[in-house]
Amino acid sequence: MPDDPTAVLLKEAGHKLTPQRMLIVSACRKAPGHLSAADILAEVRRQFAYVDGSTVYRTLTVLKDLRLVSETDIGEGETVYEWIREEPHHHLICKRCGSIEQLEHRYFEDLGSQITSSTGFRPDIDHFAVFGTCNECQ
Amino acid sequence: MPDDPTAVLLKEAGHKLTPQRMLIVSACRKAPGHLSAADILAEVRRQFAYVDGSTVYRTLTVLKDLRLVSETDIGEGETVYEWIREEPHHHLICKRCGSIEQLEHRYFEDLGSQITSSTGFRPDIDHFAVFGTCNECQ
DNA sequence: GTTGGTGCAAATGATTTGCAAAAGG
DNA sequence: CCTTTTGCAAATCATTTGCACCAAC
Repeated sequence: MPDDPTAVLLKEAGHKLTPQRMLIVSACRKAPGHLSAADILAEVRRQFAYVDGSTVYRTLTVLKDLRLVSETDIGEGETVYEWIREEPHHHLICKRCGSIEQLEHRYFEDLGSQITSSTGFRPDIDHFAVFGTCNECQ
Repeated sequence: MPDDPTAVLLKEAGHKLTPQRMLIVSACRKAPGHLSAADILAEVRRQFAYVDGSTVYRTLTVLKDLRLVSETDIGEGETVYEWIREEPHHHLICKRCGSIEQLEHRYFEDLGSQITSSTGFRPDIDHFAVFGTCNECQ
């Protein structure tokens, strides 16, 4: 990885490029959707069995600060992480069957600007978890 | 409390009216906003010192099922409960200073129907926690 | 009497932290 | 070298659970 933009960002922020860190980055990056900390750990360990869970959490903190990954609480004590790509999107989580579908950003576009213009609050309309009941479960 | 509508609801659902339960109900009811489980426990204990935390959690589960209280995760491991009143409302939580302001329901009104009509998913647009940065902290 | 509810103590489970050793720059 | 990062083990902390006893109804 000669000039991986993620590696550059980490370096610029004064972080070191350790193998553990790069494995965690690549686990997040290659996943199509969310991963829990445990998922990430399992994936990383497939390559390198001695990585510790605390390292995953510490690295996720760094990546969140750099806005490279998002963190979402999807209920049931599940916190979930996702590599941030071009288009933000949101999640519809069925409380009955647990299924998760994605929702395009456009539904939330107006909301953010309306809130800011009338309250001054600047919301992170980035990665919402919306609970409810899916089509099949109704 | 001769015919407290809450007591009636509990009975109809096949629950018993214990003093602990009624104290928990009234703690939630009298609070102007959210309470954590610990807040509720503290308030209840001011009247009756031997109530256990597990009773609070068990009762909150019952009240949630009856849709008498809402449960919101406001981050940092804080889960917060609130008596459901007439008008639903939402919360703007500042990630910097931790302040919480309320947001009227109208901002979310369209969102729910738009999501349902295009995806079939029926969201609980009831009690949202919106993170971001408040006016002062920007 | 039954059934559900309670307190207590112990278990859980995700996340965090202290510390000494190891490694990146 | 100097500082950050790591692994390990132990600590947190909110929430849950098993169980014997009590209390509503």
